[in-house]
Amino acid sequence: MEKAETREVERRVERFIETARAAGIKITHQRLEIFREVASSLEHPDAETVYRAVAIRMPTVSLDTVYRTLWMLNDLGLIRTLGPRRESVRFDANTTSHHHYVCVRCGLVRDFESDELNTLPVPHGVRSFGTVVATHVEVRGICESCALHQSPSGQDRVAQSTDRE
Amino acid sequence: MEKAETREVERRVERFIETARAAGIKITHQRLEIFREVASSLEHPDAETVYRAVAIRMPTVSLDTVYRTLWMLNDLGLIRTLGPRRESVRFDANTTSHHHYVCVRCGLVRDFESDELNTLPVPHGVRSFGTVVATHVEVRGICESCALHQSPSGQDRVAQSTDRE
DNA sequence: CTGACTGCAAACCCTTTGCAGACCG
DNA sequence: CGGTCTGCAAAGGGTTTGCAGTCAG
Repeated sequence: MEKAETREVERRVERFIETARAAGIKITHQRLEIFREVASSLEHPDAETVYRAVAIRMPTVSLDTVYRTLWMLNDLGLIRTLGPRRESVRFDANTTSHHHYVCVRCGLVRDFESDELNTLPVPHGVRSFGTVVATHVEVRGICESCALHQSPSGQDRVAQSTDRE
Repeated sequence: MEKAETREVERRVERFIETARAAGIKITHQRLEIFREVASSLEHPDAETVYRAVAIRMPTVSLDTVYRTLWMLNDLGLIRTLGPRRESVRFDANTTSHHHYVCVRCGLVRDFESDELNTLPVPHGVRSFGTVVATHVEVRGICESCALHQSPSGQDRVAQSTDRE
């Protein structure tokens, strides 16, 4: 379980406190611990993982508080999600190598091909993580349909998604 | 609801029949309809969507058959999943623009930065989908840890993931 | 003090599974 | 015909929500 730099973590906690205060949100013991946990992890943990870690120092926290806090932090823009918020598994009959255009508003996904993007120059540092088998590009934007029905700029909790192949 | 070219759909159905036959899997009415539905959609539908579409022509299919069939098709390599197989939502305190290295074996995700990758040349055709706000690269491979514990090459249903930001 | 927050438990949604009858080959 | 496959219904895992007591400010 590797950790982010202490200095960076402190910077983030500071930012959390300011942001929460500005938004009129109470800085509770639980929220502080939960945020610190996510902020100091490199693992992109899920709620359960955060819960287990926080529960060591705070045996009374509940999993649902962790969920509520994480989504609150997300809404404040202090953390992000990896993978679409709540979505079912989607299937694709195109089994050739391709990339995706994703609408961040409605979640529409369209395929496109690009030999250029199939062979991207991967930064040196990445090699330290492991072998490189393939690269996949996700282009994000607002699709035509959404641009027309110009949504009243609701915050898109839709946020982001992880997309192997 | 746009559709894939008829010719391409037929080609895929043909391939399904051959592959299934070769694998000793029965070609039932349900399976044919379910595969045809996924093969002719550009929407990357989820199980529920496939189910609703198929149910029109085949009112007795059940949702669980759709699930079973979709995973079977996935195991045969005839379709793929978009997004990690079944995973909980994961959170990330790094809110700056960055990319991901993903281990296709264990699901480990690591961040990395690259100005180069932040501004990729997006193919012309993509513009027809909508505006382009950002590009995100996901590099896939086998992480060091997995390479050591060299898994007995179990088929990774883990397959793929969609990875916004 | 007082409204925002928390813990609990029950509800929800998507997905999977056990079982007995139905059907492909 | 026999083993596979299907439909049903119920279970499962992750996540959310209603409620009453608790705590930050």
